[in-house]
Amino acid sequence: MTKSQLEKMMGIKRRAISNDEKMERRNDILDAAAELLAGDDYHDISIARIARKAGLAKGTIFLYFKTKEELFLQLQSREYKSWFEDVNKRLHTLARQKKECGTDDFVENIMAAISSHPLMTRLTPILHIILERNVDYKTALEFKRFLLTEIQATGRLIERCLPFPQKNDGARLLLHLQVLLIGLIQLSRPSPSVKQVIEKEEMEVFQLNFDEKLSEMLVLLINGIKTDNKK
Amino acid sequence: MTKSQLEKMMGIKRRAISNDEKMERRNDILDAAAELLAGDDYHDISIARIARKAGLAKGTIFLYFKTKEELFLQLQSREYKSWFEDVNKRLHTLARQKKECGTDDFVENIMAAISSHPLMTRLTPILHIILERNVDYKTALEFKRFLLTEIQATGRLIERCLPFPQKNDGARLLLHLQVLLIGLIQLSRPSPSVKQVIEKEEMEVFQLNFDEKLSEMLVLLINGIKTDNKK
Amino acid sequence: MTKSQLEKMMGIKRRAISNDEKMERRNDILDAAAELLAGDDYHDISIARIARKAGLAKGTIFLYFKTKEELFLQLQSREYKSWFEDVNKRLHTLARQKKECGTDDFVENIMAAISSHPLMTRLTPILHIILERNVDYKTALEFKRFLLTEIQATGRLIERCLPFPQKNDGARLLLHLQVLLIGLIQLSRPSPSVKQVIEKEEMEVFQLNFDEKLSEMLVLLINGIKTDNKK
Amino acid sequence: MTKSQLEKMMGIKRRAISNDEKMERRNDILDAAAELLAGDDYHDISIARIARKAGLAKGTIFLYFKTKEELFLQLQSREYKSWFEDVNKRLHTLARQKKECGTDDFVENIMAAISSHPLMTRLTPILHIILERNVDYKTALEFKRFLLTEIQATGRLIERCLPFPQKNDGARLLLHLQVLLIGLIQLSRPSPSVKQVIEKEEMEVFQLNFDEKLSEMLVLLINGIKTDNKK
DNA sequence: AATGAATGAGGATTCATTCAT
DNA sequence: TATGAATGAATCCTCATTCAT
Repeated sequence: MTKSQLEKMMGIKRRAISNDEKMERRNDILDAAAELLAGDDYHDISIARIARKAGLAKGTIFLYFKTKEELFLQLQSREYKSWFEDVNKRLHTLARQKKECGTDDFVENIMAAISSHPLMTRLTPILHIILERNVDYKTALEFKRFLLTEIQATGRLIERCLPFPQKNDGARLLLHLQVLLIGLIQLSRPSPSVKQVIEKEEMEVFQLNFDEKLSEMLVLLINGIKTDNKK
Repeated sequence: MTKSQLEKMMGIKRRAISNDEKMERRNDILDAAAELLAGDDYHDISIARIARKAGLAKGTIFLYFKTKEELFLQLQSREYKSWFEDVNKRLHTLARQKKECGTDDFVENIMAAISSHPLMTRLTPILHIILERNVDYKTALEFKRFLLTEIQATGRLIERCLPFPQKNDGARLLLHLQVLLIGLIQLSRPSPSVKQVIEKEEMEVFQLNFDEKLSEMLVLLINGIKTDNKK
Repeated sequence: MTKSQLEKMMGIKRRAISNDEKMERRNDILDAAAELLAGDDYHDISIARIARKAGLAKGTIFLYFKTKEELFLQLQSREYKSWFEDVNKRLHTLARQKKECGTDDFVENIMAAISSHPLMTRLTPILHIILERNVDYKTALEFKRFLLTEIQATGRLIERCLPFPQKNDGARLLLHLQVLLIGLIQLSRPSPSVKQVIEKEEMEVFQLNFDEKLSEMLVLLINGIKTDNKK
Repeated sequence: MTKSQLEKMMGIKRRAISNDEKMERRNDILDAAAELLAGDDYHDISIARIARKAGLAKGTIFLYFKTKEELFLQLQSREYKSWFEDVNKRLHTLARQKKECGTDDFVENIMAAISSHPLMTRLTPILHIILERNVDYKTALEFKRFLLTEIQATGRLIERCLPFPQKNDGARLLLHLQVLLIGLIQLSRPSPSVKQVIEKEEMEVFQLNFDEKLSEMLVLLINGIKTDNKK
């Protein structure tokens, strides 16, 4: 239960005057959306539900986010930020341990970071297809700039960790990771009726375990990049 | 222009009595949907438009497809069938030329098959997230069975062509391809506002060319699989 | 209570298949709107209320009228048609009685026609300012064409009745009438708070009786036109 | 640019303490509304825009005007005041020149006064239908009292100018003028789609030139009143 | 088999107004 | 007096789907 929900229950109602308070409220809204997203699909979450959960009026939501899509894009942004921090921390730790880390170590850590950010898994498959569609230039610019910075910073850390001889191979790997994420999440989260189908024995091929498959493909790609560059 | 469109124009109206006639009408509908999909996004195509284009009444569409999603799933199915045929033909040709084909040859042919099936590019990113969501068990079963057969058959052809020592590496590669397709199509088709953003110089990283990137990643994966297996 | 309301109550539900049935349903909807308009202002009447009163679903309304404004424009159109018929009948009667009718006779009949069409009084003041605003070219064209025909026909009848020497003075008078209607209806239907104010003795000037004032001004205009033309 | 806009730009912010300062601020707000009204329709002007243009906060507007409608009613009031002053000045001038002015002279001067008060043209058609609707008793009373005074004063001037034998014929003419204004402004400002329609040749009847038509009808009414009274 | 009339759930968004600060 | 954060009512219209004919 969030702070504002408690406040709501206790009949307290405060105005977010200072910038800090506003950021707090903004985060309350994102928290409410995140909670709902854990249980429901994007399409089943209305602004009304988010407002109710956040203890605010519907209109108030639109003071903080211009559109529903922008709201979820900002949620994605927040989640990305946390994920990149997590990854960076892990890469630093790895770097401290040995000069050059093994592919397996690296992949394992990436996987762990993903596992501790389940929201990413919910948002990534709709990021390009939905969220980025109803968002204005300014918001899109800000989002992409943020992503760019993170990708470059983390990319460099990766390059320090993995023996990628070419410049930008770190950022390149992160893009590849994004591709894999989008595709694999979709394939590994079948709809109920499809799920029932692929649970049949002969359909084993389609029973795709997200973690396993992502690890596998990541390893392949990393090895591929190494091989590729050694040519 | 389809047969039923012509009929419509000529004021002829026929009932599809025999099974052949029904399949023909079914295909007319899929043709209409395909034509519309070439120009518009899935969400901008209403059943009403499809019906109009096919020269039929709205209700008639639902005699052939239980839901809008099923309609497009069947379109995807038809497109897949054609694509697999294309790929198989190409792999046979490759196999006839040399005993073992090079990775580049293989990738080039896959890319060519994809290029000549633009509908796949439109449907694949929504397949799991939309189409498979509103479809009943029977339809899902049929679709997945069909896919299974194709994947296995083509998978075996791939194994004959590429030096994959392990069983099912062919099917495995096809699944990987699906993952790449979903992710890459989304990344390479930005919304207008995002497009404007990533056209800036510093955003070059996000300017992702679908063909290039798919080839690149496919090569990496294939090399990866080879390396992986040689262990 | 309309036919469809009765049907609704009796659990009967019929589809409007033939054109006649469709026109009937269309009229049912207009009837419902008319009934509501008798008691409430345009802005207080939602499509939902009209649908409820007509015993139909909200969506059904939009099968018959593209927008709320178009619906009320068509209601205005129907009311105009009836009004013009009424006026024409009266002018014919007048013409049969004497060769040339007096201004008073004429005005009296116009007033009577207006009195028996209270809906006109409700719709005319919002016709140009609201109804014609959210209506497409085709609808606007049809409406204006209809009006043109009526105005010309009735205009000619007026010219036969009143000693207007110049051509088109009949149609001219009808336009003047429209101007007076719009202005006078507004002035004679004050809002509650204004009403309270102008009921004070010294505010007598503002207590404007619609019928009296319209007659008065019409007479002035007719006399004016006569004088004007005799110059 | 108003004073408070300048202040805003210069980062100055002052409280309106004295009554004069308050009136000044009130006028700044009306100025802002007037500026916006020159370009946009009433419905497209939000309180937020007025506040922004006036360099004030939204809430501040409501310190000076209880409702949006009252704000525009007060604007109308201010505009009326200026218009009546203008008319009075003109009538005095006319009276000085000759003992009795001709109808044409009179009408010409009225028209000139209207032309130099374009805001009146924007506000008059919504005065009764919108502005007076959401205004309390006190405001309505004050507004009507003001109008009464002006109408009576100017009415008397008119009677001195035009040969109207009956008492109050001046005020009567002013009321008539109001009627004509409301009706004619609406008829002469068609919506875009209607405009397109009536630009067709056969629709000439509907192409109503405001100035011409108002002059014409005013002349008719004045002549009518003269004739009427001479009876 | 074909039609197309009828359904009705579904949902974001605006904006005048209030009121805590 | 001034602010601007918060409110929440208010509502049109779309469109997949059903079903009477």
